[in-house]
Amino acid sequence: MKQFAELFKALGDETRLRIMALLLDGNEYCVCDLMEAMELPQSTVSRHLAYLKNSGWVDGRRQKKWMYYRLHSEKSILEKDIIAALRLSLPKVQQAMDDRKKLVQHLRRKGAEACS
Amino acid sequence: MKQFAELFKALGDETRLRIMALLLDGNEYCVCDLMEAMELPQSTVSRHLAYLKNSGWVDGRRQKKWMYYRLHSEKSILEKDIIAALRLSLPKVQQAMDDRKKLVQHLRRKGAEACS
DNA sequence: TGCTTGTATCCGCCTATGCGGATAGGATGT
DNA sequence: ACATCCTATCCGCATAGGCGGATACAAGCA
Repeated sequence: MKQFAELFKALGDETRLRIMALLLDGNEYCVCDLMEAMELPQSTVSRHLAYLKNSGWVDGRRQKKWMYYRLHSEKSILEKDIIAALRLSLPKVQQAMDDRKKLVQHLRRKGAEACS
Repeated sequence: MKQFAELFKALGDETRLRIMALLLDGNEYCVCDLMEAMELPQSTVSRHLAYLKNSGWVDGRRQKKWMYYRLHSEKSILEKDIIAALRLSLPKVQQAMDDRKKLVQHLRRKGAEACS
């Protein structure tokens, strides 16, 4: 029961919900991508990612200089159900749509720079 | 988005999850029933019920001396999905089963007294 | 009007947690 | 080794929120 409460507590913060909304597409993103999209300081994003990781929602993988985060794949039934629920509701939220748009724009810029 | 976070925050506490687990059967219970089942002081149960009510999970109705609480019926899609998820997972938790058992025993005692 | 019962709120105390700048750590390339 | 980039953690500060005994409020009954 305590563990279930921890799961919900992790989602009980606006910043973390915004991160989850971005990761719901199944892709992995590094801290710098997310901080650009959300327009938040690096320490804030990193701290919330650590919280999400500790509570089991998110998984991190290091590649070169970057830490890539994505949804944790081995989930309990409750976690799967909640993820499914979030997928249905979060993307409709204005804030989530704004973040998504800024994320895409940032990735585009990044891609263009790599080609120059 | 902030509102969604509030929903999850309300579930991010063990005591409130235990209350939700008891209310998931669709019945309504008064504070004294719940405090007997959960073996917690009255102020604690009442405070958490107020929290759940403010966040929209629960509804209260006064009848005579008692305040009866039950799941709030007019729910958003996200809320309905989460309730459905809780119904699938919470009843399997040991703590929830213990609380349920004590609740039933308490109600039985209460009923017996009324007949004497 | 008291008395009892059920509930809500107040109180002081303590822990958890949010913030964001500053700093430390780790990886990479020269 | 040094500089650079990305990330994690530390720091002080502020607020939220948990606890449970004590108290106030509300309803019903004698």
